[in-house]
Amino acid sequence: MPRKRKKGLSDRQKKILKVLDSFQEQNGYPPSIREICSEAEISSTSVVNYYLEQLEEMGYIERDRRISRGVRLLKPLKDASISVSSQIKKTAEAVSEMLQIPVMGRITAGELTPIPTSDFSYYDFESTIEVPQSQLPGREQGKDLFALEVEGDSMIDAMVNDGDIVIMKPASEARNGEMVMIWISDENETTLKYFFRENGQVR
Amino acid sequence: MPRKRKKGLSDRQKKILKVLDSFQEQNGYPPSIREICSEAEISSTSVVNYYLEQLEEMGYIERDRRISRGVRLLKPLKDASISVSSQIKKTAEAVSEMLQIPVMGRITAGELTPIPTSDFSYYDFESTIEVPQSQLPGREQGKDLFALEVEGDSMIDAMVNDGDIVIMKPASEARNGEMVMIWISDENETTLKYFFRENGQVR
DNA sequence: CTTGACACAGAACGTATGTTCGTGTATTAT
DNA sequence: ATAATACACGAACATACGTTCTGTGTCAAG
Repeated sequence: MPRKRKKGLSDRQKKILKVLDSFQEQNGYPPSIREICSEAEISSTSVVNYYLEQLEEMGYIERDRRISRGVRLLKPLKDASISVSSQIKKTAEAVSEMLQIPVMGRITAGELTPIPTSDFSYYDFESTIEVPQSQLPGREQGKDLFALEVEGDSMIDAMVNDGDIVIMKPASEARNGEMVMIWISDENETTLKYFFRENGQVR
Repeated sequence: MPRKRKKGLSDRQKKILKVLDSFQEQNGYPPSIREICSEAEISSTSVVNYYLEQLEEMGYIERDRRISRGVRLLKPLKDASISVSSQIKKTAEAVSEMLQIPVMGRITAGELTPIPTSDFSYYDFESTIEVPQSQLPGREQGKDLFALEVEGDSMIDAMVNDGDIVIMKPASEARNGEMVMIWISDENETTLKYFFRENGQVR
């Protein structure tokens, strides 16, 4: 018989925590008590509930009673490094392929660019364009990126032409400019540079 | 061929996606259909189900039927991007501080750029310049990077001026160009773009 | 005007799920 | 031994939840 431990968690407590973590990771939503039963090889729901109360008491989890699957992990597990690295790996894989960027609208040469407001919806776009992650600068993971289609030529020093897609990232710092990536439609090449907006003028 | 477009989403579709996203972010588990109802200001569960089926059809979400809260976003938008980028950013900060880059020489406006040979020595430089890793594109870990000081103005579309430091990375792939990073000396800002060398000409 | 597709609402129904209670079995302290 | 305690099981129960069916109003095509 396994001896009692004064410190640390019992085997079943650890197992339940592990199940909570992996289940959430795999399915995107927390497990039900009965699913914890089968995953943790416990035959009774009351036992799981019994341990969930303990874990909640200890501050490992948080529960929304009476709500289906209302369990969430508060502290990272012992093998947190594993789950974290898997997450990074997972997202790295996802990002390294094609990146979908919403096309927010169009800009015409000389016209001032319609900058999306801070509360703009991530779903409020007309269409999307897919760009391989390898063509974007490493830091841009797709967050806040949006695209605009250019109408009319000779916009900025003749680098951008009609029909080109401009992928931009709104500047969040004091930096008075937006980093933009220009997708030259007919040559399938990209250019990256900063824009500076000054009184509607583009520099 | 990174060009593929989709149709836009209706207001309620967008709203439901937003609700799914924010609810998961806030509570740690997906919302029930009835919770989506109140969050999205829809009065009937069947309507929510109606749209969930559409969103599933379009590939925005994935559902585990007959399972409570069995909904998950497939294309992580706001959340995933932010958390991931913050994590990557965090680790990037931890790993890298200032990066020392050798200044190999000077280039004058209009002159053809002295490209270092493949066997050039890493110690054959005049001085070094320190650049925070955070300003470099993520992939460039400093390996093979070198810098050149610009003499004379109006080199490339007036983006590079006298005294600027150009940090470059020799291209290793079939890509006929070098990715360069321009360090604007007086404004302490950086620009990133591709150069294309054709018969000694810079484009 | 009809027809039908579409967006929407509300209620009914069956299942999934959390909770609770009664019971049983070790281990430990009294 | 007896009580106390921690752990474990399963059934019963109330409800949270997804599904489905009926009905309503709109709008454009026939």
